[in-house]
Amino acid sequence: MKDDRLIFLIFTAQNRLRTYLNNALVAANVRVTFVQAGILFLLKQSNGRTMSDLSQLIGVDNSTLTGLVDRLEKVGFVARQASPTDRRSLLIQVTPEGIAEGDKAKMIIKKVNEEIKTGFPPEEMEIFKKILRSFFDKFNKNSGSRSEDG
Amino acid sequence: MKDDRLIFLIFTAQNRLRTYLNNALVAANVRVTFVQAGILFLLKQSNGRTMSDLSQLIGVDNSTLTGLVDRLEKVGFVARQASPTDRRSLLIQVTPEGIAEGDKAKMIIKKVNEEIKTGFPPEEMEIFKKILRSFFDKFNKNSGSRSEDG
DNA sequence: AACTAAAAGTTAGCATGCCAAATGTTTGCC
DNA sequence: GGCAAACATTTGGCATGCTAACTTTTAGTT
Repeated sequence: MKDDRLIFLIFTAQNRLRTYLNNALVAANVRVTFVQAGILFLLKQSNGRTMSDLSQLIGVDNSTLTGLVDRLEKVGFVARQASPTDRRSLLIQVTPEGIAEGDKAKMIIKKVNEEIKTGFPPEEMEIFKKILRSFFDKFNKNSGSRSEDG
Repeated sequence: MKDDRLIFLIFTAQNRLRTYLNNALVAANVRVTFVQAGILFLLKQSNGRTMSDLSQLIGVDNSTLTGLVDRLEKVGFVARQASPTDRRSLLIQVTPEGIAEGDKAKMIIKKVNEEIKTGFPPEEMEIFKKILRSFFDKFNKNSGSRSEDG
């Protein structure tokens, strides 16, 4: 009994977390979402990454990244630049405004990260993370029983 | 270091799980998604629930449920029925086809649930669930720093 | 009874996400 | 050099999810 609840638990917990986090960002007058902030962090770390690099690093489909970068570009936080070495690729450049906004977001995100941990000893958080990490092996794109019956 | 990764981990793990699960459902010719299946389960358990009841039970906003029920209704798995006692309310009725599809979905979902647990002792899974459950207190709609600076 | 507040649903607008298909470019092979 | 395969990105279609605004109905107050 109640075994079906595991997936439900994960879904619902993530929903709560996402809503809470994005509301906290809005309340702090941060103009990017959590996912957008992740892109800004990566670009601050190393500017001029390609779309493909970014989508792999944040773990979303290429097509999802297109929309994310569209929105960041529209508000002037990043810019697409043609790659000089590969005409298929675009190099995404973060702007100073983008970096500043990312820094603002980071403060909120750090705080929420701490909130998640409060009340649990480090060993338990390690177990929590370990189980989450196992999802990457168990549920990677090529495992599942995808279209094996035509 | 690496502290920002907790939220990222949760987001990405949930993305993997969701994609894997919905692909598995498609591969098994199940015509509902995981979330839709949740509605069918609840209605099988107790038919004729209201929209508000359902949205609270699956933990989504009322407006999200509207779309979910729209899609289930379009394929004939549920039907909206006027409430005899409250003209604001709708009673959602699951059809025999809806129940059958929910049962098909349940098999797949159960399997994926088991996959999540494989490799971890029950004590660790309990910790995992405990931490996820803490999100409901920590990140409930009315906590957060939502619009406190208007 | 009249007014107000609260509740049930829906709609519109936005942001993720995925997949499949399309376009353009590069690479590998002969 | 030419052709097929692979790669990078975008587009379109669909499904969640939320907030805010709106309609209708009910409940609570005076």
